[in-house]
Amino acid sequence: MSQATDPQTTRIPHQLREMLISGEVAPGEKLSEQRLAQGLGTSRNTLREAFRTLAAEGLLIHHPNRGVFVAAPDEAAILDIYRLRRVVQRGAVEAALPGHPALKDMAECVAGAEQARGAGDWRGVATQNMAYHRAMVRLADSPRLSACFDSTMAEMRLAFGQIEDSAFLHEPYIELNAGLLRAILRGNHLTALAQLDAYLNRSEQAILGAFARMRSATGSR
Amino acid sequence: MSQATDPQTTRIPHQLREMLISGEVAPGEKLSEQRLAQGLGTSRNTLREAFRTLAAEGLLIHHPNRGVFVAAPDEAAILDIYRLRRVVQRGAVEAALPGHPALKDMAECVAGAEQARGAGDWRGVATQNMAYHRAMVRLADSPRLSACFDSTMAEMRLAFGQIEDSAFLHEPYIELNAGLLRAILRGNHLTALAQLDAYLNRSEQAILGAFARMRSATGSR
DNA sequence: GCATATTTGTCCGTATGTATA
DNA sequence: CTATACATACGGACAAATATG
Repeated sequence: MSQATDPQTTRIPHQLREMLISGEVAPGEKLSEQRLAQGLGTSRNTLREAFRTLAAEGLLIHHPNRGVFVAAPDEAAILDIYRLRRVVQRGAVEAALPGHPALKDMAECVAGAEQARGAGDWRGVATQNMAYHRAMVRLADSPRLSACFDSTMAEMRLAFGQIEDSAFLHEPYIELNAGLLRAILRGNHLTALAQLDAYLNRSEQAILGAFARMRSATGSR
Repeated sequence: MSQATDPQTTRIPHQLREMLISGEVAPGEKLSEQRLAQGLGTSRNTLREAFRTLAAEGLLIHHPNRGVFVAAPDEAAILDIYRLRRVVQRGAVEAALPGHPALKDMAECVAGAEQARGAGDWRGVATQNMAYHRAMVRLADSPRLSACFDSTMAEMRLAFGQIEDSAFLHEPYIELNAGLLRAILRGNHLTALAQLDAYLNRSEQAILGAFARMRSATGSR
């Protein structure tokens, strides 16, 4: 039963968020109030409230008098997101304390990613990778910092939604993540920070490259 | 008419935000939909949309079926906010580049704070102090990081709203801020980081102390 | 514990303004 | 430029939940 009695006021935003991060609606797509409200079985007013929540999280863009659109992060957004990641994740690694529960979560994500790789499930690898880094930020023990990072990573998903999730985009990071975790567990912060930097640089470069290829293929704009 | 064409969709949240950070409504206070909508000259539906925006920013707390309340940060929130500040502001200082426009903004805030002190305007000192630190984060050149930090600082204002703004709570930081800025301008990152740490520790301690005194005076809860 | 009053949650109808074909 | 579609904004209505006595 869990939250079957949950008011739509909280259920609809949640449902919408799932649609966004699962890629059920495409980045850049316009969301019609009338149609979506009908599809979700709710009223336009309730849906508009949900729109405001998601817009404040950066997942939707609100153009006054024109409607709301699914956010479509561009190259500038990617650069910005990685600037934020460098600051936040570096801080998390430096704050890491032995025995922190998030370390176990990270280990499980590494295992989960390896298993998904074995099954050829690259989408699953990407999901585990996201979860790994969110767990890393939890090392800082700050709900607000985690909330900020989580919504940033949700935006990253929208970026991935615009490029095809091929293997090369995720495969190399499984081992990098594992090595980074080992360094943290050993308490070797210097090595961990170096590995984190290497990860962020490679990951950023790979995404920007995929973007550039996409642009040249489908045309600018 | 300036912004008479501004839709309420953007005007009402803005107006509400001003009411919150100016202390026009007290932290913890319940906001009645009916009364507030009438007071703002808008409808309940439009106001509810604004509530969602502010709630996503952390300034309002939404209790389903009970209403929305002005956020009232407690000691745990203060600890969390300072954990976030240590991570974010440290990252900003490390990213600081010579000639960055935010450095000029910081200098203006220091001057403004000194002027406000001369006028005995401690509220003004607090405002300049907030602006100084927000400018510092802009050194990182990340709109998303700045947005995260800005909403965190808005929450800080609500915390200040619960304790009296006496001089000792702001006066010592004018000189600390000035010294920190000088260290950054000299490019002496090590000193700057040490000064930042000193500032954050003293500031956190002062606020927690004020909270403890308030609790013992008015009783817990 | 119960009955009542208040408030939130949810939806509809509609009038108006804005953008786009 | 006209026309159409859609977002904006409002007020009213009722159900559901909560607070009050």
